[in-house]
Amino acid sequence: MVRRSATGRIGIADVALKAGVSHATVSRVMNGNFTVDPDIAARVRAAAVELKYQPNPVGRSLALGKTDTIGIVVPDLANPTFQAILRGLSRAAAQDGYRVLIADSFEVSSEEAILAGEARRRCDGLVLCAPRMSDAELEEIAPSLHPLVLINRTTAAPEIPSLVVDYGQGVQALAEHLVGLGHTRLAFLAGPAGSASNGLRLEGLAAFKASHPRVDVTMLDGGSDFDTGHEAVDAVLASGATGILAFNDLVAMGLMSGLHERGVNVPADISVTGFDDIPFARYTTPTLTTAAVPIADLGAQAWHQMRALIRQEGLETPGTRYQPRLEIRASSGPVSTSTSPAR
Amino acid sequence: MVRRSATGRIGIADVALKAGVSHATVSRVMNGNFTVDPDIAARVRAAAVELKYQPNPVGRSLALGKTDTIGIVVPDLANPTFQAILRGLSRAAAQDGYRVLIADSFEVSSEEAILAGEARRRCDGLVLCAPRMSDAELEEIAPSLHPLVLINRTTAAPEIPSLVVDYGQGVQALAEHLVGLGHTRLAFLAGPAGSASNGLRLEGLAAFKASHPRVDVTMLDGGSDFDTGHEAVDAVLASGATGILAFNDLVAMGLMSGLHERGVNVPADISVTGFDDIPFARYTTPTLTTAAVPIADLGAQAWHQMRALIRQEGLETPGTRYQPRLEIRASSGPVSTSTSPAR
DNA sequence: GTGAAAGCGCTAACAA
DNA sequence: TTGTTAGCGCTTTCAC
Repeated sequence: MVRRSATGRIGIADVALKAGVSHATVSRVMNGNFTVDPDIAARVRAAAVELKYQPNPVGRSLALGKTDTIGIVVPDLANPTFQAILRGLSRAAAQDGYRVLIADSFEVSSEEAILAGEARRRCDGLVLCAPRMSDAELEEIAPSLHPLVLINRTTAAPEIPSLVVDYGQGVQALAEHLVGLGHTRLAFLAGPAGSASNGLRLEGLAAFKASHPRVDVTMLDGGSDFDTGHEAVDAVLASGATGILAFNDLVAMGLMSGLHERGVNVPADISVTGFDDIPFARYTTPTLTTAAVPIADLGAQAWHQMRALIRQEGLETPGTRYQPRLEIRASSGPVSTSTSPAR
Repeated sequence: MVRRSATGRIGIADVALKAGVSHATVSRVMNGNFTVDPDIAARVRAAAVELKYQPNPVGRSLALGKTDTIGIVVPDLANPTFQAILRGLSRAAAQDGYRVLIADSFEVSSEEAILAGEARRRCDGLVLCAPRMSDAELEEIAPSLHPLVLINRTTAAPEIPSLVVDYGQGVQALAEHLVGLGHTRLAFLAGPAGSASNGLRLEGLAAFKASHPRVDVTMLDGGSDFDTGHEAVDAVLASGATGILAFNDLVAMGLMSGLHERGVNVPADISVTGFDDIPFARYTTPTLTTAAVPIADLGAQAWHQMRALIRQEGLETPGTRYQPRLEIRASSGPVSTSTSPAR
């Protein structure tokens, strides 16, 4: 029988025994240390293959002080935005031999800090998407989370890389687009209260209002998913707005679906815009006008920043601001001159 | 200065020193061992809090032989199906204090086995979604992956739980539905060649054909994403079929989008069905008729099976077969009697 | 009830 | 070039 170690799995000791060398030599061979005699190295390798030996990563991690794993905290794995970030991160990290541990906070903001700490301890670094966490709390836990990369958040600490999408600029561009089509009554279907990215959108909208005093912008409560949009139909119609800026593509899709059920034509009666440009946005009917965020890049960038931190290189650039690109499709059109849906 | 350990982080030794006790006692307190004198326990806890001590999970893992982490291998994190499984798994596992490590094989089937082994070694168990891996290879590596839960695959080994969706039954139900609407010329827009779930669909289709000799079923090559569907428009039109069974919802959406561009009306001219019932399926225009797979349940079930394996309980049930439920929406309708799109 | 010591599987400094 | 030894941070016997 070959199984020797307590765990029942093949360990370095088994290989050492079989090859007639010490653990240390096996370790050297497994790590490509060339100071080992070629013959012995070959013998060790043969033994390893025969026993199907694979080094235990936990033992390695303890000895090396690194896990080759990074963590990511997301508020909602059902959201295509975070799925895309996760995917981009995972792909880029995998290229450098790192794996990704996920922690879904399920939109429970009170859990985010604990979850982040937990995940961080098991990993070499953490990518944090915590839109609801208060600035104070973020500021407090950030140092203990280093290496840390922030998504859509910033802190006072300049050494923490932070990738933020310029939602304010994006929403302004969308509003300008609608105004260019003749709309003078807009409505913003807001995201979750307290969400950082919603805050950025509000700032953008404030700037927009300041420069367009004659345009009416109604604020409507909302959320971040399909249902939010679907349930907002009444409020949207009651607002009398002809151009609706939805918090994101999901909300826009829910809204369009609800409007369709009411017989309201998009964009003939009401124009709708989304945000993010999720893959589905180009397949809705009508196709969705939105602000495109290069979201897979964002995940990859998060890894590159993280890698720089882990390797203790100088930061490539401490903060990156992504400018959304206006993606004009079929859900927005000229304001209707004939039938106004509500007035 | 409190930092003592080599890694620079607060370790159990720091707390022991501060509380004036041994490492062992600190460990006992941290693990809720009640054989510790209450006064000493309190002193230890105070020291831990003051030093913000958090046990190092890697050290724990090595000592305990478990990581409280499970791995999941998915072929494509961009696919909503796997996203949903991941989410269900993550949520259920989190409830029991387990985390999830992801390994995306990016549809490179040759990587799946290595990736699976890698992931398994870092975790206490593995959930494997490897639709392309050959049966032989799966059979070969399965034992070394235990505890292992298979998704949409089975092995000869009865002790390996396997959650499989009955795609065959689902596709038959969809075909029956179309026939019930008067369609006699169907086409199946297949999934990736060699995909296990595609094989199940083909089996179902074969059974369907056997019982409906008068119905014509054209087989078309395909894939699993939007673009596949979009690019299949020509082939679909050329087939002369009036009822199209798309491999999944994504393909169906791509196809509907392509048909729309060609001025082909769904379902007036051609009926289209998908598979999976991803969240977006009810928001397409027209809404998509599909076979609903309780996919979040699948993730949760995968965890429950895994937990039973890890705890060495008897299996709840070694294999679970999910029966898709026909979800009739607006993309399928009576066969058109007037204008046939191609003939 | 508590501490000393061994051990989880590995790497690396140090000796030989 | 190789083996011995000492950790990495923790849990857990085993004495006291």
